[in-house]
Amino acid sequence: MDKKSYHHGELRAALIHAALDMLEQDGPDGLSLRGLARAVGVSSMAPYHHFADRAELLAAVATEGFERLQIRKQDIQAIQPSLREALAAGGANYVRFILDNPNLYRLMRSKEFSDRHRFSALHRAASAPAATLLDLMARFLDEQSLSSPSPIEGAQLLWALSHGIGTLALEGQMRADIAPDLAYQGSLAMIDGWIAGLKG
Amino acid sequence: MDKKSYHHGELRAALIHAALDMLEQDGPDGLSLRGLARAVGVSSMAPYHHFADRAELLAAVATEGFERLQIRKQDIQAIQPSLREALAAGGANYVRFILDNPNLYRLMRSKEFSDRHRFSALHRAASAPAATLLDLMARFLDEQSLSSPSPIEGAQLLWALSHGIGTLALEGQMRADIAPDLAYQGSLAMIDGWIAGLKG
DNA sequence: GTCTTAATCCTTACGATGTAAAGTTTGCAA
DNA sequence: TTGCAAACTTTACATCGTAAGGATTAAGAC
Repeated sequence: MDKKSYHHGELRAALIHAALDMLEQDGPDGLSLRGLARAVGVSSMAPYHHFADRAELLAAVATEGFERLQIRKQDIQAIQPSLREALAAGGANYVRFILDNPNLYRLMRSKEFSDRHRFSALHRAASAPAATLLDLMARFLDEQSLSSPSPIEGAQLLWALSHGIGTLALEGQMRADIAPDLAYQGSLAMIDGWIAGLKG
Repeated sequence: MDKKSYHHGELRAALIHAALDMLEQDGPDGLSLRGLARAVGVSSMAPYHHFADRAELLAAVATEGFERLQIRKQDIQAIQPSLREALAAGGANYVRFILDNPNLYRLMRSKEFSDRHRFSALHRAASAPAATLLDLMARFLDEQSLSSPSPIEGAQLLWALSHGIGTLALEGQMRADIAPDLAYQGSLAMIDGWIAGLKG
């Protein structure tokens, strides 16, 4: 932690931390490698000893984001009384996460990390929340003896709904204060549509 | 159209056109003012006589995108047998538009145009598809005598669902080939959830 | 304790970008 | 014809990502 030493010692972590701060403060365009280095008090080229390039640093930040999301997801889900409500609450929570971390979420879903080989740590972190949702969905469908939708389809639909609400709210296309509730209600409507639809 | 003249004559339109091409070809990061100027055969600073800055040019491109979307929306919607199916078909069509114009859609929804004063033309163009959907939704709710959800809420939910499916498909989180159908099925599920839910 | 080595960090340099400032060319109106 | 405004160019600067090579230091071997 002594700031005077030639070797920073915690540069990698410090950069990720500074990036998280700078991301939500100045937006994604305000985030530059040079700016980060400046903020941490290190030369422009120092970050390159910990990250091959800008994308790799951003991927590390995004990975951190997925880990935070997963923690929140698990915390919330455990409390719900029923699987139906757990699914809807998961959606609302997802929207809340998006609204709490606008630029981080945008980064997490950025297309520039699509290379699964290069950013394997990111993709591993990203798959955890997806797997949690898929599991919950499968248990719900089983409980309700529904043969349609498939677990994957159902999970994708609920996910897409919350993702859509969250990102639209982020862009000011939707009132942010009611967005989580909208996700809750919308999820319930879709779930009830599945329950009702198949009876006939 | 004579390329040698000092005055291009159609620079503004030519830039927007070139930007649309370059956008889907090289991605949003490959799109630079200088690159555009080069492609059109004009100096780096020429674009600044038609657009105050980069954002203004991009806003014009995005506006063009909303106009194209609106045209497609109207074409599709007229054919549907019922309001219920028109809503679902609208969702599938929206997803198809996203998949057909990935980078254009990303641009259209880019946060950098949130200033409603500066980009009023954009916001006007963007509100047309939204109004069309809202109208359809209101007619449907009226037809079904549903007091909940409200037209706005219902429209936002269907919109968010398709937006979510489309953007997730864009990012490779979802199979693009079945995404439009997923939007169709998901929309129907939600709609049926509204119809069924309120009866009880 | 000294030497070696590898990790960490710095300096310098290049090409690309957005855009500010000021000059040049051209079409059009008086 | 003259004059002016619009369209376009040239030049210049700050900032960015990053390539190449040099300086500093921590850690282990002897």
